[in-house]
Amino acid sequence: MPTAHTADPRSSPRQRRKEARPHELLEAALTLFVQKGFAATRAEEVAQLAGVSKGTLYLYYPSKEELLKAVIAHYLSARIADTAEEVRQIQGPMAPVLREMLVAWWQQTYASPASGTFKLIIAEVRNFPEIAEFYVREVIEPGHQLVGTILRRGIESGEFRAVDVQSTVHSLLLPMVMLCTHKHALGACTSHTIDAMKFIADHVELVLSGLLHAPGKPARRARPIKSA
Amino acid sequence: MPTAHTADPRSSPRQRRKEARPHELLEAALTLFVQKGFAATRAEEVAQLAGVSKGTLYLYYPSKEELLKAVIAHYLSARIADTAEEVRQIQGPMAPVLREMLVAWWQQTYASPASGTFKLIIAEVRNFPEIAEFYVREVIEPGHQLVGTILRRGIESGEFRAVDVQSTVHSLLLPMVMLCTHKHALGACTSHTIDAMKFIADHVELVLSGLLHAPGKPARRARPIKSA
DNA sequence: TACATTACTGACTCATTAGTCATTAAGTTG
DNA sequence: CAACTTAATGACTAATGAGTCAGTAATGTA
Repeated sequence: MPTAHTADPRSSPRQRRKEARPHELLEAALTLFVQKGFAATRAEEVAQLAGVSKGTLYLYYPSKEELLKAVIAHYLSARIADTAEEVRQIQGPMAPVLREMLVAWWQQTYASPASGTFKLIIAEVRNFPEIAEFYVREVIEPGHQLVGTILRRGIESGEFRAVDVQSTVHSLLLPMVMLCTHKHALGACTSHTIDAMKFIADHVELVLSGLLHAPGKPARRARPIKSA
Repeated sequence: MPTAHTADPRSSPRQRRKEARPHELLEAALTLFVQKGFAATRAEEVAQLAGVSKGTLYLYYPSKEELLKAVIAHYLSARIADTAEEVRQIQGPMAPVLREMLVAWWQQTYASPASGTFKLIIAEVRNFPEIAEFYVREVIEPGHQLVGTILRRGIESGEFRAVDVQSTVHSLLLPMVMLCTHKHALGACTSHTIDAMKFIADHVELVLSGLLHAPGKPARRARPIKSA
């Protein structure tokens, strides 16, 4: 949680920190937009949480709506594209790729403030259609492409059964997105908690059990590399 | 979609319809709250969509917040409890129960306006904590209980592998909830569509593949009833 | 038709909040 | 230590929207 100007060089009032302001404002805005929703968050609250006055906010962002767009753009710029290249390099079975890379990606996302963007987008896309385009282009399509490629390679090599790729991508990713959303919705205000790490591990294992050929009938094999 | 007072006996203005108003207002409120969010929806819009004036809205609901609570309570009152009893009656393997009853429940929910309540709750719980309690007690707990029981019976009879019940319940339900949410978020404003029916069928089948014992090693069998 | 009841209306009030801008002071330069 | 530049401020304006209530008309009754 951003505790505003408690420690560090933000202690005395009326400091001039042109470089740091934009990011601090984005962080505060993300926190509040995710928590209360865009319409219910007052511009002054955002400024206050960032440790500046309302006037300063409008010095850096021309309107509340532009601030929202900047928040989304900033927290989604963490790119998926590089991971795609990484995956292309990998030899051998795809099961460990799902177990390790996909789960690692999710853990990182879940732990970071960026996990809130899912709830934010769900709540606000219908009011700001530009966000929809951006999100589909920058997140959904690359993400599906990436996981889809992993699955297709596994199917081609005979490691996985010939399931529907599109559906299976959803089976893998939707629970991950849902957990990020839950963290900032019910999870943030009830004792009804989910052990997220355990669930995702179990979930990926369950999907893999459905994906891998039954032990008795190995079909045609992938390259003979030791599997975990 | 509630097209307000186009057809039916709502055509002429200033009709006195004490009985019908509350439900029409709830329907309009659900539509708009789900679409735009609670804070961004004006009370007068709700009234207009329901074909009445703002004053009439306040005649039936004392405040916008009470209207929200009434919407949630109304659209969640469709009970899960009866289904639980139904399931208890059933003999034989549990796989068809998941394939048929669970999928049927979801299809019904997804098609109905009640599908919007998930998005609404996600967006608003943190602002209205009472909603959280209500939702956990009325929906989450009974729902998990129900699906958990099905899984436990399957595991006990040897039909399913001894997976973690809690995690598996989530693996089954979270994608369903996510699709309902998607329908009212990105799904409502992009060409990026998901074939929901096909996905859910595929998903349940995939989870079942991971859940059932591999064909080669049947472990101990359930009652010998034909399986689909 | 006259009268009574009450569902319904919409102009009003008042609190709230997005966005502005004249003023203030932090930092910088010679 | 002036003199200057500009980051930061907060009181202000203008607009919006929740909630009210005095009045209107639909319906029922004699």
